[in-house]
Amino acid sequence: MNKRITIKDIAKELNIHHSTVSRALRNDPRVNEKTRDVVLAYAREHEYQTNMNAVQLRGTSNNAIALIVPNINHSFFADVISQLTNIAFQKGYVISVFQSNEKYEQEKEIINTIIQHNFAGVIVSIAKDTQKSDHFRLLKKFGIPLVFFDRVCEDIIAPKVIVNNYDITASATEWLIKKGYSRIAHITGTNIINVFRNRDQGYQDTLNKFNLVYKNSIEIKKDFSIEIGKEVFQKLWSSTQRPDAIISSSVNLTLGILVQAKILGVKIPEELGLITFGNMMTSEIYQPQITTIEQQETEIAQTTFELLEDMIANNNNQIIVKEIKAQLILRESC
Amino acid sequence: MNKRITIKDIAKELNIHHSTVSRALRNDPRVNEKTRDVVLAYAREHEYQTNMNAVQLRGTSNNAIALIVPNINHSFFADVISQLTNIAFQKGYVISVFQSNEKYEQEKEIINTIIQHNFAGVIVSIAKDTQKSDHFRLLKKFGIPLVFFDRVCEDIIAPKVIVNNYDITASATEWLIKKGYSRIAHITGTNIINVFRNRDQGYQDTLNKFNLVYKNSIEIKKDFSIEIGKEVFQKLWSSTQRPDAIISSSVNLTLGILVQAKILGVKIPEELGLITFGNMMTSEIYQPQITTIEQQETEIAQTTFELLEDMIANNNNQIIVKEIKAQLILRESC
DNA sequence: CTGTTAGCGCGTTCAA
DNA sequence: TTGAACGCGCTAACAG
Repeated sequence: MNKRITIKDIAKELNIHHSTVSRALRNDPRVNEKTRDVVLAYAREHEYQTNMNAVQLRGTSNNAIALIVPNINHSFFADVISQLTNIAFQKGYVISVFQSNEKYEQEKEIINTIIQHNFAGVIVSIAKDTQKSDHFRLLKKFGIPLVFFDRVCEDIIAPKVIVNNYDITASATEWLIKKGYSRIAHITGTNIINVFRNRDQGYQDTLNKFNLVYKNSIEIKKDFSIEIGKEVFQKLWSSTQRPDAIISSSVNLTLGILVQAKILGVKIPEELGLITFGNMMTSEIYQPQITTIEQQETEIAQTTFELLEDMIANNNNQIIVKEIKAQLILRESC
Repeated sequence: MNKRITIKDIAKELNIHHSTVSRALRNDPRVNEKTRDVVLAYAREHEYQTNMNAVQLRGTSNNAIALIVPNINHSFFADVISQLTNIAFQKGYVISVFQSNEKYEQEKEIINTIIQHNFAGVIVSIAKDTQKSDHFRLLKKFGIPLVFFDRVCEDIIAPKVIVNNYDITASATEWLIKKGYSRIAHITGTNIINVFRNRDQGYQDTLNKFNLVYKNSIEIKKDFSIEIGKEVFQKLWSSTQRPDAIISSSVNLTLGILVQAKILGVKIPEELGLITFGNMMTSEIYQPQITTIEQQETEIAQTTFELLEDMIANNNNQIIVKEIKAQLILRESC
């Protein structure tokens, strides 16, 4: 392991001043072509690499963006992360991914780290747990641009990219009603999060609009899992509140429902209509094929990044809220 | 947006020297208790945050670790990333995730970024495309600890965490043979990568051991996808080389196989035995339930992190290769 | 076109 | 127990 080579090392070796080296490396026009070539050749030869800590310390620039999500290994977030990472890379940015594990405390610590490392900007989808917003406010205080996507923080003024959860859930509910289902249950996440609250509102308003009396919003506070899906459906089916259709907020819950429905011999779509959020790419394998509400991960990533980039580049601080439309993909399950 | 507060600001305000502030903030014992309390109170009050760029510039320390994977939105990697992020966070490290998109060029650029930002260590699972190792060598030259997991670089001396791909594929093959299958095909990835090469070797050696003549290794060079799985199975089933069993290297391929098999009316396990790598958590829903080879993501993450941590902390440079045992989970598909 | 100087924020001497 | 001075690697302002 050799010691890291610096501009001063190069300067000393070439008998020029290190500021000249600095200029040459950054293609500053005010430097002799020959000198520049010599410097660049030497740098390449000795594998010189800029020390970004020094550059950033001077406050000149920073191309690192932080991304905070509740869970990395959740298909929706994994897709968005993947897309964002590519877009960012292509534009010369680097993305660091952080995982809050749905915990406010972790989110807070992550924010501190981000401030300490002077990231150029932050993209966040908040934890279930997060009800305070002081940590996001801190970010703003330090002048670090902030953009939310999907799960947003309501009481912070910042650009947000959201999904039309209210409308799409209303559409899904309406579709079920028109198909003749009348006892529709909604299995979803905590009402604290905008995403789930809006979905539920869309569901409830539509029931009211069509004067349906059966109303059953089941709020899952734990992590969405196949197990939970099974349990919930078991309870639901054996209760007096048995539904004839379900809208599920997560693929995992849906898989649990499917497993348990199979065990109980429940026929879909005859006895139970089913619509789920999420891409069931494998839907062809299930019988019946499941009707899904699909979110546009690529578009979400693209829009989110553009908003942040705009803030970083132009110091723009408009309070834009962009809505990305999810799509109801009709299949056999209802 | 207020300007960032520094130790000098605190010093000026409190009429003491900034070096005293620095000591107080780090709980250096050689500072008056009262002075320290005043400093800490002021710092908290004004939300002082260390500038890590300055700290790192001095070469003192760095708690940021870089992680490079081919794809973030691939369940195996997503799981490992998630685990690693948690372990790291818990131990006071921060993980930045980078995605090579299976491209050598991107991997190389990422490595440069990592060097420039002076990360404390790097964890890598290499791209399919990567056949050179100069960029990893560069990392070593800069004294940045490096650990590989799963997909490793063969001609670099570094700690590696691998899966027993040879043995487990041999076991799977043997199992199929003992179940009476004799025309076993192997659908897997490019032979360039250790993972797929070893699997194929285990497959081939076992066929030889049992003197089976049918041998059919199908090397998928594109991304594993459901579509590709469908295509491959369609070709395979309609060819003269029709197998009576398949070992698949990826869940996506397997899903494609299942879809196409259903379309063609192929009966599993009667007409076709099937074993796949990957966790099919939803296996209960498929009929029949699929026999899987499951990798221990948690153990892989844990071991990988420990190796890296050891290198960072103790400047340890032993060339350890740890093998994590995958498990064959027998179900109905063979 | 090139060199000099200063300073980003911090921690670590060495001196008092 | 505290202060003064220095330097990490780099860029920018100024001077030549």
